[in-house]
Amino acid sequence: MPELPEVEVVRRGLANWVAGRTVSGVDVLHPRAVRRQPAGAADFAARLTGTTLGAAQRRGKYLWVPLAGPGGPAAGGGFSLIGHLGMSGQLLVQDPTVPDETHLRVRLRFTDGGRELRFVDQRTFGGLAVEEAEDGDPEGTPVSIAHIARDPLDPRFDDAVFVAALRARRTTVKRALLDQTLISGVGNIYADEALWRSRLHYDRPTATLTRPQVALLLANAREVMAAALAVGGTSFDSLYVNVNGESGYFSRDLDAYGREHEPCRRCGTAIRRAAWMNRSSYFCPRCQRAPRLRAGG
DNA sequence: ACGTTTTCCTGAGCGC
DNA sequence: TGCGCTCAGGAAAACG
Repeated sequence: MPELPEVEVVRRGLANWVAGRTVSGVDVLHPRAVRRQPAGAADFAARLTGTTLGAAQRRGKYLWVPLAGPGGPAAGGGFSLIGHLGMSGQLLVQDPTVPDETHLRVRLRFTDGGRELRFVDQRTFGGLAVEEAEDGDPEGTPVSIAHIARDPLDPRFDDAVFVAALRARRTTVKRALLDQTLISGVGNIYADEALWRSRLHYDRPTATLTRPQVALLLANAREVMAAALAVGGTSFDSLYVNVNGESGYFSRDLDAYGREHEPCRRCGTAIRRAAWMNRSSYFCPRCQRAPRLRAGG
C-alpha cells in the first residue's frame, strides 16, 4: 500500500526516467483510471499528447508532473499530469515490447520511441488526470489537492501549527494521523508504526495529548517514513513496486503493522490486531494502553 | 461546520 | 472443484 515513502520512490523514478520526454500518444484502457478528468478519457489524452513532461513533484501521496506545451515551457499553461496510486496503483517505465500487464489502465508513449510510462492498477482506487495549477501558486500545486496538507518531509511543514491543530480536534489520534488535511502522506502502516514508537493507543482522544506527546508522535512519524524511504519503501507483495518493478525492503523492519501474535520488540508482549474503521490496527497492549473509558451516565 | 460512515474495486486466502 | 465469505484500504461523497 503506497504511502509517503513508496510514493516518493516512484516520484524519483519518474524524475529519472520520463522528465524531458515528449508524449506522442496516450491509450486509456480503463475509463475509471481517468474518472477525475471532468471531460473524460479523450480529453485526457488530447491534453497530454504533444506536451513535454517536467520534473515530478509530490505532496503526501499525490504526484504531479508539470507539462510544457510544444511552444515552450509557458505554453503548458500551468497544467500538470496528476496521479494517485490508491491502494494498488503502479507507475512502470516499461519497454514497448513487454506485453500489456493484466491491469494496465493507461499508457503514455513518447516521441523518442523509448520506454513507455504505464499506469497499472488492480483495484482501481488510483487514477490520473490533467489539471491546472492553483492560481498564483509558485509550486504549481494542482487545484484538486489544494486542501491536502504538507507532509512531514516537506521543509515547509509547520510543526507548531500541526501540534496545535491536532490537539484542537475532537477526535482520536489515529483518525487525526490519517486525516490528509492535517498531515499528509501517513497511511495505515506508518500510523501504526508511529503510534507504537510513541507508546500511544490508536483510540486516544487527541484532546488528552500534551504538546510534547504530539511533538514526539510527529517526530516518530517523520523518522519511520524517512527510514522506510532509505530502503526503498515497504512492500508486502507485488502490489507496491518502483518504476522498474522492484520491491522495497522496509516490511522486515516494521515493529507493529502486520505482526499480530508476534512479540513486541520492546517488551515481548504479543502484538494485537484490532478491527478499526473497516481496517486493522496493530498495537502492543502493554506499551500502548487503551484509554480509560469514561464512566458515563 | 465538523466529525463519522459509506462507498468504490478486485484478487488472495480460507472454510466447507 | 468451486462457491461464498472476508480482508486489504485512500479519500471523495454522503450522512448526521
